[in-house]
Amino acid sequence: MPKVGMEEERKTSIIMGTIKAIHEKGYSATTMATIARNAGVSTGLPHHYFGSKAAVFNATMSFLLKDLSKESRKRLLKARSPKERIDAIIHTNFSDEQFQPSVISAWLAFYVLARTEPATRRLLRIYHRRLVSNLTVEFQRVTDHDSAKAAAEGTSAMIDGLWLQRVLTADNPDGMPATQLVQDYVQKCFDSFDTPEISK
Amino acid sequence: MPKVGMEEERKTSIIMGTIKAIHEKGYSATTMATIARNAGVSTGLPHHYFGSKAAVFNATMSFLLKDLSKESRKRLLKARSPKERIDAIIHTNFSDEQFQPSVISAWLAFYVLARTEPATRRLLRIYHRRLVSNLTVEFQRVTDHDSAKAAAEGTSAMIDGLWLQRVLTADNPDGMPATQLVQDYVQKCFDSFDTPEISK
Amino acid sequence: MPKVGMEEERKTSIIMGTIKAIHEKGYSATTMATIARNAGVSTGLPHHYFGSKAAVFNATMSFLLKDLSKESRKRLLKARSPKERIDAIIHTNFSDEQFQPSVISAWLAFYVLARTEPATRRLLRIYHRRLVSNLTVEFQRVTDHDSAKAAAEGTSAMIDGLWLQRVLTADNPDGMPATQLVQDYVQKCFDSFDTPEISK
Amino acid sequence: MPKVGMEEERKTSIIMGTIKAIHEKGYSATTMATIARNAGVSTGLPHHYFGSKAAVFNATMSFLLKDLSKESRKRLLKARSPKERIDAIIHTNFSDEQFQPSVISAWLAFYVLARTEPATRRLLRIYHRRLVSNLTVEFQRVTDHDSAKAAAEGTSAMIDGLWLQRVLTADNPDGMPATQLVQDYVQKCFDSFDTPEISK
DNA sequence: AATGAATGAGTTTTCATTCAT
DNA sequence: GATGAATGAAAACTCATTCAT
Repeated sequence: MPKVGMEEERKTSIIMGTIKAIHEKGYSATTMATIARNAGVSTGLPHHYFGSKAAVFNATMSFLLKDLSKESRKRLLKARSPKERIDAIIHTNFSDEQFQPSVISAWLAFYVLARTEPATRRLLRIYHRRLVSNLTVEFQRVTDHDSAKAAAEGTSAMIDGLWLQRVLTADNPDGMPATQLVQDYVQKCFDSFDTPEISK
Repeated sequence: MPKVGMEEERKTSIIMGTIKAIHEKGYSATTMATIARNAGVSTGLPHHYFGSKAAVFNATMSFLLKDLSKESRKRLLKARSPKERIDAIIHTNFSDEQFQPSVISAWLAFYVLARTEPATRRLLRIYHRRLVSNLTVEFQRVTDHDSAKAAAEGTSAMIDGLWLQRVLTADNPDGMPATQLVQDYVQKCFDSFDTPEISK
Repeated sequence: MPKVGMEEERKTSIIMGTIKAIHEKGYSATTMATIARNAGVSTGLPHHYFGSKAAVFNATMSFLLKDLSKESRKRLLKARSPKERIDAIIHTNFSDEQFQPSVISAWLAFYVLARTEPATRRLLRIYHRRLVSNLTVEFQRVTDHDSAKAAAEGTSAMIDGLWLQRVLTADNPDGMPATQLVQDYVQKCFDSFDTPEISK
Repeated sequence: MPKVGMEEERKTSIIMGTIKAIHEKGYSATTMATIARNAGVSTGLPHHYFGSKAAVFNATMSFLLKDLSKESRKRLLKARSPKERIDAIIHTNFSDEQFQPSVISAWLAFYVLARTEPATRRLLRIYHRRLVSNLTVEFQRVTDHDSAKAAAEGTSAMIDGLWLQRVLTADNPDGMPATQLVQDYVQKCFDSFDTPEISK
């Protein structure tokens, strides 16, 4: 029952099916058949469109990265100060859209995949470098380059760590909200920029 | 505490073979045959000793957790103040022993596995809770419970995030040293405990 | 005798596409999609016209057989003696038209197919019997039936053998020209008809 | 139910299973499962031993080539004159062992495969060159090099052609025996060496 | 009539697990 | 105990065939 002009929609269904499968079965138990079933298409279609299982995963990661960038860009448009822009980046990472179990599962799987798949590694590195660089730019408006870079790296590390922990604490509601934890850190950084450094 | 004997030595070889395999091939490409080859034993032996592939992975994770605990305990013995004890915990996580590519690969793989394997999830949660709780105890000596808890969660998140990023930046030596980044954060927390809070 | 029209042209394209595909990919790697691509038509068309993959191959073989017959008939028209007629048959089989790599690949594939496909087998047998019978008729003009039959079978075997070897020696130009080898054999047969048989 | 030291026997079973499968189903309908079933082993074993389907076919062809060489060498030992040695070669090719349907099917399949598989092509070329060279050596004892080479090429072509035709005529007993046809040709060649050449 | 997207049965290949030795 | 050959179920992938457009 073929329909023309459905290609993009089908591809998106397959990507969604992949995210769902990674979440429910785990990355290494995710089969092309599961992906197809989740997407409501035939077994052969993911292959037909993407060529291989690896390509399906790559497309899925690209999709998530694009999604994240899109949301980030949207939020940054409304931000007026360095502080607000950093806040926008933080909120993007913890928005309901991004900080949900299935998306986290997929991201984590891709970090693991990055260890052995150069293509995945490359994409994630680009993303990570851009995140740190965006944060550095904002911090640099109120301090020197080195302090800004350190703050940016700390912020990005904390964001990533909270994502990682979410795997274990998805159902544990008595933890400090992730956003607030990172915002506190950022505030501390801003405070320290103003203060003559004594420590260290 | 291992019984001395051939059996324990063999089991340890198999665990080491598993870590090596996860690092080199990636978790989902790790086969029993690869593990056995890495360990220098016959194909059937991992199964013979552990009963199943899942059990081999569980044993490997337990091994890594025990290793980390052992090192942590050793370092804590020499620490004399809260600050020193927190430092000991941080240094344990970034010691040459722990913060090496193959160990990181394995840990990360287990985080992914935790999403779908209750046994893995349980072990990692226990470890994570103990880490946060240990940190909280130390922070609490100089501030109230809530601030201590937040600082502990932030510290643990930053440690985890730096581990995660290491997957992408193993060969990127111009980043801020992980230890210093976390120590800076801890210092900022200590500073903020002394200061009447104005921000936020 | 083709009806003129779009349909016949398309069918011929598909047959040409099949020959090309067999030559380039090998018989068992020839897919309907490759055939269609070679023919410059849509994936569904070969099926639409011929009904099945097997039917495409059958049509291709019929085409090659007809082509060979047509060329043979044309050359025989100009031949005036038994010797010339045998020569005409030989030259047909080694003409540039027939003795080219892609045609040889296809013929060979059909011989293999003949082992298991009764329809292919039947067609090839008819062709082979007619070749031997045509040769026998000519030889019989100068000798008895048995000697003629033997000479005809020898000639046809040598032609087939040279075709088969061409698969291995397409790029090996220092071999004896195929035509001459067969003509020598035919000459030897003619010579032996004249001589009182002593040998054997 | 593993048994040690069975490797060679198992490999031979698999090769026999391959020959049987090619004969019964045809080359392109030969599946690893059919081969395994024919050999009386599990589906996975052909892979376990040979690594891929292509490797199974290569091993099968090597086996057939070795078999032919072995028989040829055995027969050549007993031959005392050039004529006898040529006869030995001819009889090897048409012995009951070699000239049987399943072996012919396999050989033919390999000629087809040779068009696209360089490894197969190389093996067949070596075999073919050796055959021609062996025949040339014998003919050269009674004539000049060029005539000897032509006779050798003619002989080998006729042998190959009779093999090819056998595909169509396996059940057709009223044809001239293959051996006699080739022997006649060889005799004619010998005769022509003695006679001052007039023809051509 | 012609297209080419979609299907799903069938194939190769992988690998945890078993078990005779 | 230890081995590693053998199994066979399950996976990735292919492709003839179908059919809405």
